[in-house]
Amino acid sequence: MRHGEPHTDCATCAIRAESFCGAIPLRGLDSLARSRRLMRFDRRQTIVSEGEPAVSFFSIVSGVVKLCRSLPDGRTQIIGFRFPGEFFAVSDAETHTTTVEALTFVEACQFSRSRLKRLVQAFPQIQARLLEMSQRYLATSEDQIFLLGRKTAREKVASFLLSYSEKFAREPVDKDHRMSLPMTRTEIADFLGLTTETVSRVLTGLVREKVITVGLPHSVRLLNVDMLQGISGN
Amino acid sequence: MRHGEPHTDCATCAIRAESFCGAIPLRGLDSLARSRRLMRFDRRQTIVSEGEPAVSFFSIVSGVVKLCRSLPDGRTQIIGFRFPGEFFAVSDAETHTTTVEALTFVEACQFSRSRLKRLVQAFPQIQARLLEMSQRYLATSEDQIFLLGRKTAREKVASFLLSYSEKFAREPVDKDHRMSLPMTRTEIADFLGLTTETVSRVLTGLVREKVITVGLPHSVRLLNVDMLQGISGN
DNA sequence: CGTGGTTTTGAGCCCGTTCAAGTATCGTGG
DNA sequence: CCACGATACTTGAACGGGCTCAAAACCACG
Repeated sequence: MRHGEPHTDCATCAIRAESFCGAIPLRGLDSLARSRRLMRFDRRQTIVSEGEPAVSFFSIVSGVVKLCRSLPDGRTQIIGFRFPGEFFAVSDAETHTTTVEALTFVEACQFSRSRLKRLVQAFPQIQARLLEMSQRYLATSEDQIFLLGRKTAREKVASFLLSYSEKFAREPVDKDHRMSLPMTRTEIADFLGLTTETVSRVLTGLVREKVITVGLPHSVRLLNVDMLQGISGN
Repeated sequence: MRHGEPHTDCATCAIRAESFCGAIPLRGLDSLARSRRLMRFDRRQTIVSEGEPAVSFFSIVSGVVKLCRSLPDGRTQIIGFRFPGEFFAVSDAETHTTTVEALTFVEACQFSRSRLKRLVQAFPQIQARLLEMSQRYLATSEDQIFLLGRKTAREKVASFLLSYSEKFAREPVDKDHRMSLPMTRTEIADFLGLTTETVSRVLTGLVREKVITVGLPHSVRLLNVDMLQGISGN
């Protein structure tokens, strides 16, 4: 999952265009590079914890993270995932409202609140970009709310596979809809409001119906996207 | 539900402070007033429809609206509510992703995309405010995702009553936690991912346990907030 | 005082959960 | 490279929370 060598230079950063910092003009790249701190996290590592004082903002360079919330009794819900170019922990609330954990090896640029604020003052175009990206996250959350409130287990799993494959449609060798999911069955379940067992049963059902195939660790291939679309209920 | 006479003047607008336009300095109020169009909607009236071209942005002056999404087979999910001072339909997507309907008589300022854009250019502070409000909506959506994915019917209803009562804690005569819900049982169900019958059963259960009382049309009084908090699972 | 919509209540069912056991996979150290 | 233990995944059987379907009660409005 490592995307080449770590980027130490904003000017050559592969995902700058998609990321919030793409709004910064070339002359600002030095200032950007000095504001950020490139952090690395291993799979499973917690990046921020729900309830702890919120002092930083993160923008993902490579890898995938999950945002989640849980109750003392152990019930956990994954609120969403964030992919390269996306950010998390913006809210200017006192404390973080979600726990963020790395699903893969993750490189992320960390900005302290104050440095981010200064950066925004220097390059106000950033704000429009942050707003636009927030709106996109909001739209994604709305989809998820519909899915959680009104879809069946089958529809949930189908929707999940489709939306995940769209995320990776631009990846090199994935035109045959082969993809490797960075999340476990439990994580898929916690994202879809189901149990591991149900996710597993639905997946084997889809395999039996020849809609997908499931390979070794977490590799899934969509054999019949149209059918999956039908099942997903969209 | 009408909050006095309709506001024709931004300078005396009661909710300007909370709303996005509170970020505009006094000298900009004329410009603001000229950009907006004050619209009125009756209960049940559709303000924007999912799928139709998105050309406007709305900021609520008085009343409550629901944002919802539905499937051709009739399944409906209410994504959220918007209250006075809040906005909806910002996303710069081509088409609206949700249908917005008035739950009460609603007064809202309508801005065309282009006029809003010009306003933002003239008063860039607006953007910070829009971003901050979007973050708040995002946090609310996250709560809702947790609720839909992991809470029981009882917990959902209790959470709903509590969060609604907080929205109205500042209202004049509501220190005894009496409130009148502007939504029907069906709307509560569509918000919580339940059926009307289940909502009704849970409510009568809570009445039996003397946690709440339910009055005539949609008036509810919270008798034991602590107990409700316990039931809500937070 | 009827008519239509909303809310409540009841009875039975089903989807997804729970609990339990079995199998595959992975990381680790010998 | 293999043996081992831990973790992840699958499969089965039984349960139950919330749904469906149906009917009654309540209310608002003419």
